[in-house]
Amino acid sequence: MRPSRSGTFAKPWRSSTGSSSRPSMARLRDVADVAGVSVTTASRVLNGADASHPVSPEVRAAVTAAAEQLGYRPSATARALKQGRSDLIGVIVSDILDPYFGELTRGIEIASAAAGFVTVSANGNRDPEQELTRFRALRQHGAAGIVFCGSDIDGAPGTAALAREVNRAIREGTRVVSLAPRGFTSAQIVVDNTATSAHLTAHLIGTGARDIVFVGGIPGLAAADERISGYRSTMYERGLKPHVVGLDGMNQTAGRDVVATILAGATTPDAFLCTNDETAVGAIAALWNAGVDVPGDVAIASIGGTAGGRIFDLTAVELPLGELGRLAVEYVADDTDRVPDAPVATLRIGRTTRERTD
Amino acid sequence: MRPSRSGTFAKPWRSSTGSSSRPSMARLRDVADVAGVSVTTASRVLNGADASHPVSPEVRAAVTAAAEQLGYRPSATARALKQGRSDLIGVIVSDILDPYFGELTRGIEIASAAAGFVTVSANGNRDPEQELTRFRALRQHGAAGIVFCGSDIDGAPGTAALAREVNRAIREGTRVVSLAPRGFTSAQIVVDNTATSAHLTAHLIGTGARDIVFVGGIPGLAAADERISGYRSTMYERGLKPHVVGLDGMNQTAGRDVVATILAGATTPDAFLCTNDETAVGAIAALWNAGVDVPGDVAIASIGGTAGGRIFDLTAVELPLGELGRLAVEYVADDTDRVPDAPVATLRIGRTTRERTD
DNA sequence: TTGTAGGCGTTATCAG
DNA sequence: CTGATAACGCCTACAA
Repeated sequence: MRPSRSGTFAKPWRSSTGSSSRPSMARLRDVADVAGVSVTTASRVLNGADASHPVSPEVRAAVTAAAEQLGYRPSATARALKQGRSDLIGVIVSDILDPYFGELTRGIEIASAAAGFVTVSANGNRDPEQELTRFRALRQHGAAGIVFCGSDIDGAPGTAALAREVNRAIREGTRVVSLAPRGFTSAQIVVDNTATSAHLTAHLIGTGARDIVFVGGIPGLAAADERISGYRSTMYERGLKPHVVGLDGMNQTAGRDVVATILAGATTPDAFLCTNDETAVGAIAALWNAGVDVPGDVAIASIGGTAGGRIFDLTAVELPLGELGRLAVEYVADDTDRVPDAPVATLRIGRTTRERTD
Repeated sequence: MRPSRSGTFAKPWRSSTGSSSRPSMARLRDVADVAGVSVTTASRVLNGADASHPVSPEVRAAVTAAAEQLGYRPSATARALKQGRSDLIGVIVSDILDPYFGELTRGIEIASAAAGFVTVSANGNRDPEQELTRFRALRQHGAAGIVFCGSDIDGAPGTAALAREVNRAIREGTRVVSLAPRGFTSAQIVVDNTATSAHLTAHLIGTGARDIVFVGGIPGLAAADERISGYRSTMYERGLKPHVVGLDGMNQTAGRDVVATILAGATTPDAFLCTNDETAVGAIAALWNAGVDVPGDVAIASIGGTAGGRIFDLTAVELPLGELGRLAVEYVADDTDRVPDAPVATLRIGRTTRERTD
């Protein structure tokens, strides 16, 4: 430990003389000066282990004390610039109001924290142009990985441009993974929506339902289209006529409005099969407002797995959301290109459907 | 425009020879080289207007073309390091599953985008230590501003440490604002929870309710405590006995569980006054599951303003969430220390309460 | 109208 | 065991 430099020379260009100026963030250099060591040494102490460059206990203590005293926080910006990537994992969600994405994000967060990353999420708002803006920002900030949580809308203005940008980013080394079907070349960890939906449709038929209406979706949204497809083919297989309604959204409002409209009509179906928990809750709201008995008059089921569905004791195929998030981080953190297999969904029987009668 | 440098010298230290190496992100220097100009000129063109340093149309076109061709994306990291702050506005939410925070975040996002910022949110999970981690990360990444969306829990382990860190950050120049009561020295833009709750309580009494149960909260959570306080004092003023239950959460599960317990008891109250929309939806789920008529048997109201409440046509004090978010950005973007006034809440009468009988 | 050079805070490479 | 020094990619006085 060499003798401390004089205070005057410690921060030559910082106005330590200007009495009323507010203190700015302490830099590594400030810590080094206070501790009376070089920035190199300070860096080594504060970075933790560096086997090839041991530091004496006294110096270590001095640096630690100085850092503590100054409230030193390393600049993630400088570190990211130097190392070519930051400690951020970015999540692009399709709808910040839908807890489905919240559950995925929580899974990502937990795994991220364990791996030393910080998760930040940005709202794509189901708009390719906003997704592109957010994706760019995350990438430009050197995110170690970027996770897309929902699918894209085929043919929507901006979808192609987003795909080009993402593909380019991937070529240039950014780790990108999607937890829903997407039209770009990223890794994808996706539960089989078609099979899942077919399974749930079969279950409803098994409970005696025949007139099953599929609720919700957005034309071109891959995940939604796949669910409709699974429903349709199962209905046809059983000789039943599929009926899809409410293709104007994946949220509670979409579900409520279309179910309310149907309830105002002449006949009520046996069951509503909702594309996700949000539309299902919307459907429940419509039924509740109309005083319709569930599952006496009509059954409801959905494809989801959020807490909101369980609150209403909804019969639902529950997707393993937390696990999907964990796998996304596993892919990002792993430097190989092995893509983890998607976990499987499970059927949870609630009180919104009848017992099986067979 | 000077003659192009030879390709060999353009990227001396980059292995343009290694045929199989993947292309990395283009830098400003690469653009300049391709366009045959200096980085300064390239910077000027790509940064947009700089009146004192005009650029000739040909050079401008060459640079633009080069940037386009290379897919150039400026490094936000380098820019942030140079300029001392980034274009990020960080939002710390208390519960990523609660759309209340989603609505606030959307307000922030919209205003941010208009002001040229990018909004990223991080989940504090109602845990001061996680909030601290997220806050530090955002700050270290040079966030232009950090917005807290929910209150802190007085006395919880970590709350004091968070406050110290936030206060220090503020002293050191970080713009911090809270949209809920907090125990640190940041700007706060907060709707009057006490008055709001008192107003709603009075409304319920006006509809004829006498046995009004307040549902939900977390002891020490300022916003929740204030709502309880407004309820309590109004009840006392009218000679009624307050009854607060479910102080173990602000989410749907908390609301559902406590209401289910009450419904299992001997008597049913006249009304449930829920601390937020989430507990109200939980209460509705419990009532729905139990087949209780609303508002025939019991009324429900809440303090919120999310879409979820409107779906169920809930009587609620609606907080101006989007507007609060907008004001937060206004504060962050403004370099003065003027704190915008909080907007007022409005009462929305839905079908979950009876008509006024007076 | 365009270019040169220095530095933002950190880490890595090389000397001592 | 410890230090000086050179980048990382960008912006911006200051030249020319």
